[in-house]
Amino acid sequence: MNPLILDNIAKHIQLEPSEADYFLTLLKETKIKKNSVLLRPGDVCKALTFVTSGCLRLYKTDTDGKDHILLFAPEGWWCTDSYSFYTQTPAEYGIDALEDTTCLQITAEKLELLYKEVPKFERFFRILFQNGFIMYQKRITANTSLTAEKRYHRFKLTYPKLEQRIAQKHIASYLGITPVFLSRLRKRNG
Amino acid sequence: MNPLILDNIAKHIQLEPSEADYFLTLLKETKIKKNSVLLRPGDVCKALTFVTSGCLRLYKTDTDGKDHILLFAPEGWWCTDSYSFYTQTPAEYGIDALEDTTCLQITAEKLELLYKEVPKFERFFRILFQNGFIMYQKRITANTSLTAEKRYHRFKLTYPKLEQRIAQKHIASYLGITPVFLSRLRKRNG
DNA sequence: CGTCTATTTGAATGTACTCAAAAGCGGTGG
DNA sequence: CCACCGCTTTTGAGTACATTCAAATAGACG
Repeated sequence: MNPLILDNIAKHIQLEPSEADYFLTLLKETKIKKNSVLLRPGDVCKALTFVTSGCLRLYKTDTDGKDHILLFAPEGWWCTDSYSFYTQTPAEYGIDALEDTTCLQITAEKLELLYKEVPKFERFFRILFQNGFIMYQKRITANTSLTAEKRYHRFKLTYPKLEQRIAQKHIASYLGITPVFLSRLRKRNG
Repeated sequence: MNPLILDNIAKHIQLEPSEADYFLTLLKETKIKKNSVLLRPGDVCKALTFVTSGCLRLYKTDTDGKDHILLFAPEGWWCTDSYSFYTQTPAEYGIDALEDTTCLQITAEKLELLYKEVPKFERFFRILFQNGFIMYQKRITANTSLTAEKRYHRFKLTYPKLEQRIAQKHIASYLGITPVFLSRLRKRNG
């Protein structure tokens, strides 16, 4: 099995080999093709997902039918509709694949089991959400204090090389601008 | 002691009376006057803070010297510079009081002790950060998909009655608009 | 009561948007 | 293998939401 996920966990907590093995038994590998859907808005989000290769997007469709991307999840990233997953209520957000993607998934039930059997994982996910919280906090500041041009630069730092892998309209959706305007920005600079 | 904090914790985990008592011994009550500073940007954030009365703001100053408010923390809310607090490195954000405020504080050291003695608190703070993560996620969507007018409406729902307690320039800073434009918005409507 | 800061109002400006059309690119089938 | 179709990106022209600058008014606090 891909050790990427164990490396990811080892950044924050130390597992005994037996705990790591147990953890891996709770995961299910899923492969989805480019442009196919992992979570349809309105469905209950059944799993917490870790991407081992490819790239997912987490997005929300507004009342005008426009998408807003909250998160890209290339390899090494976690992705879920947290609210839907933890409350097992219909999702506000959607998740789908921007490339052929392989991921590891754990269901809400199995995650609760994991918390019970290996409480260290409460700590792991506490730190994971804490980091996500900090990341979003910085993004809110960026969105209100920086011009679209600087936010674009910041995107390239946050997701190195991702720019070449995905459509510009998705980058625009992440930045909170129109694809038309992103095109003009790119022309102005390099 | 104010039971507000125990009610807050009881929303997510159940404590034995002895655990609750132990928890309370780790807290220190702090009172700060309106307009005084709890965390100066550049200092290390020493404590995680729960507000029992009054109101704090968490903000960041950008390179143009403009403030951007990330969070209001009236009674019942938690507030800290998470990154600075958990890494004990200099803070990017500032925290100060918009009203005379009373709060309960726990240091990073004592919090680690608490995690060790009562591991349930890992769960509590995991859920707290998870909820904060979800809150910021929604705010990012709101900031890119709604007009300033609708974001203002949303602010009033998120923080009922707070509008009457604090200066408009702070609300504008939270919404990501200028005080001048907020004034015009208010004139147009009610 | 006087001073200092916050809010309001007016006028000109800018950043990013919409609408529209053309050009580019990618996948699919004949 | 190339031609076609649909979707993405580019480009142009006009527009809107929110800003800046400036001055007047209102409020808060010692």
